[in-house]
Amino acid sequence: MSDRTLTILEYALLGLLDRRPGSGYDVARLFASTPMAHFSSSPGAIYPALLRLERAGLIAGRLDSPTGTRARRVYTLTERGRTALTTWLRQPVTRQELVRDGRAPILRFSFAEGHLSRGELLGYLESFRREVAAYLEEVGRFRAGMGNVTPHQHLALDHGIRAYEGQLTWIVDAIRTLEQPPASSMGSEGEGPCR
Amino acid sequence: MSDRTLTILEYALLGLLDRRPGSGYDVARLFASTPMAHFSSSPGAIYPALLRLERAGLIAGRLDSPTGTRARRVYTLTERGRTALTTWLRQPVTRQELVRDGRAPILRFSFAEGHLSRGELLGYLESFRREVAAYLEEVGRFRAGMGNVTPHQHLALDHGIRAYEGQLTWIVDAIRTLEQPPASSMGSEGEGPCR
DNA sequence: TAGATCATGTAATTTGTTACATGATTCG
DNA sequence: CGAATCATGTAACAAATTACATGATCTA
Repeated sequence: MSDRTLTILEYALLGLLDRRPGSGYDVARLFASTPMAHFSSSPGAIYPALLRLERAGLIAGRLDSPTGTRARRVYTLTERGRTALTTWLRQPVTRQELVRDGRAPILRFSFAEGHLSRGELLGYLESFRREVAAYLEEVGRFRAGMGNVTPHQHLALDHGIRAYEGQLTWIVDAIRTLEQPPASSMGSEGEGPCR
Repeated sequence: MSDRTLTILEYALLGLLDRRPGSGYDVARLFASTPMAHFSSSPGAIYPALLRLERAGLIAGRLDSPTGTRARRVYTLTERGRTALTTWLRQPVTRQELVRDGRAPILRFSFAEGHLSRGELLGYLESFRREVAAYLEEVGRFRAGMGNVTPHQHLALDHGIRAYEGQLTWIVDAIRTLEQPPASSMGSEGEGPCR
């Protein structure tokens, strides 16, 4: 029950545990040692979030004690958890999530493999591209309409513009990469002009 | 008293009110209508933060009621507030703030005008450049050391790399812009090869 | 005068942070 | 044996979100 929307951390946990079941400690190590470092690896954030997801019926923990080592609580997605994840993955990028804590769009992309078809993924990237382009246009208008403003302030604003332009070129590249036929699978993967 | 470090929102308020005194409503409008939109414009965030700053003695509110219009509480920085702001502005960029909520470095830059000398500002940008470059190198090593990983996962990682590369080119540009002598002020400003 | 906008706040709830606590197991 | 690492948690606190409440002033 209870269809409250999950936090970005909870979605991150869902996506990670979907790819590979693991313990809170596993996740903490991942957050501490990979480019997912913008998530806190502190136990005070992770364990309560795992408990919330378990109480919500989205993940299930089972005690795993390979003789000798200390017991770990390993979490796996439930059917409802997988549903919640794919439902989230299908949401197009919105202005709101682009501007307020822009991590969600790329987090969704990175978990999409295996859940979205190539068509869906391209549609998703298109929604991403559209939102970034629209926002850039708006900021461009803002910049043009700024009254008497110092070069310093222009420079500061340019930082944001550059950041979004960078996103845009990545998106366009990603679309191009995904649009080429996937070098027709089976057997010798890793070949082909895949970027 | 109480030297707890301020939140990023509180620093944003400090920087904004330093540039131009104003009310909570003014700030809310600014957050809602400019590229500072990653800050929440909700009254439940802004008014409590202003109260905290006032209780900490960093800003002072006075009732401003220009006959006719409704009274507004206009805040100005106190001496201690200015000190707190400039102290913060002088902090070099750290890995921690770059990775966890990367807004602080550029926020500091955008408030630095009038508080830091050109030399200090260049030093600050240099610390920014150094941190971004170091982090990029680390992510690059991570990317190179990833085992069997799908093209999709490479693509996702590239998003972050692009974002930091974008920051880096902005920083280098900004340094170059600031390094040229400031077209020697007085009188006809707005001229000169300033970018 | 009715509705929009100006303007300030509060209350309930949720979330995250920091710091602490605890105990098992491995390694030097 | 002692230190480091594995592993899971809790408690106190601070902060943000959403939603609500309130009233003044302006405009159609």
